[in-house]
Amino acid sequence: MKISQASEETGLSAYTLRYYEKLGFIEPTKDSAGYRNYSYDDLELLNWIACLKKSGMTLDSIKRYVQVERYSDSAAQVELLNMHLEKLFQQQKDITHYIEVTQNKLRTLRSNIDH
Amino acid sequence: MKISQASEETGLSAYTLRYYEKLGFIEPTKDSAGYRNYSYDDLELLNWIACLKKSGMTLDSIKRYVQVERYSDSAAQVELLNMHLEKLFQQQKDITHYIEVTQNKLRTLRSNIDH
DNA sequence: TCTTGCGTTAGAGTATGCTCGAAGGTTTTA
DNA sequence: TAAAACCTTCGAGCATACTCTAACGCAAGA
Repeated sequence: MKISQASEETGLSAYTLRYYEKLGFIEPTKDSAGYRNYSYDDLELLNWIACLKKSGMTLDSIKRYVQVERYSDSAAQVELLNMHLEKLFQQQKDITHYIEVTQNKLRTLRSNIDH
Repeated sequence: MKISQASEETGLSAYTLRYYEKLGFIEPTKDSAGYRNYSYDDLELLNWIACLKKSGMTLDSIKRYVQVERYSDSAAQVELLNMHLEKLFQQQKDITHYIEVTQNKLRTLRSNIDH
């Protein structure tokens, strides 16, 4: 599929798709006119990258991940994903804490308004 | 207290403290030599800002928050904090989802390695 | 066929949030 | 008292992650 449809399917802009290609994340084939052709594998990888991205992984780390995936180094993949998982658990803990702090702040404010 | 101590207490660099001042978040007094003097109120606000920051609030949103705090507009503060709380709950949900996705990916990888 | 629209590239520009360098004044400490 | 340590300002520089512009080629519909 062409870039505009790939953009729609992944929620990433066409600019971003080309940018990610420049970073080496994907290598869509090109048709005779030079137009990019995205495969379903490309889409799957892009969606996974978007997921890693949204959960706070930097493009630099994603690059490392994509590289080990390309070399089919499953052990290295597992290691990177475990590290990522650790970070996600930490984030979960942090957010729970921030929710508590915010709720406390809100309680204090509300009692100031009420009295 | 002087900037280096304020930096240590808040975990924000002296550069960042001056930057936040430029953005209007704080206005420490200056001594006869022109040195900044941070009060405990300043520190409290900075720690709260750091908390908002770490939970994903942009400096622009923090600015709005600081402004309504300065005008002692408690109702507006409550509204902003409620919006922030909503975002935190959404983040919590998202992260839980990302953890599941990552764990699935890990399971698939592990079974590839084992068999 | 011609217009409209989508695609291409290279490179520049933008937004956010710091981070640093230079040149100088002040304070502390040996 | 002199050197080291710390402070000041202003503006420039940097890292990340896009986002857009210009100038062009190709494609599909009226």
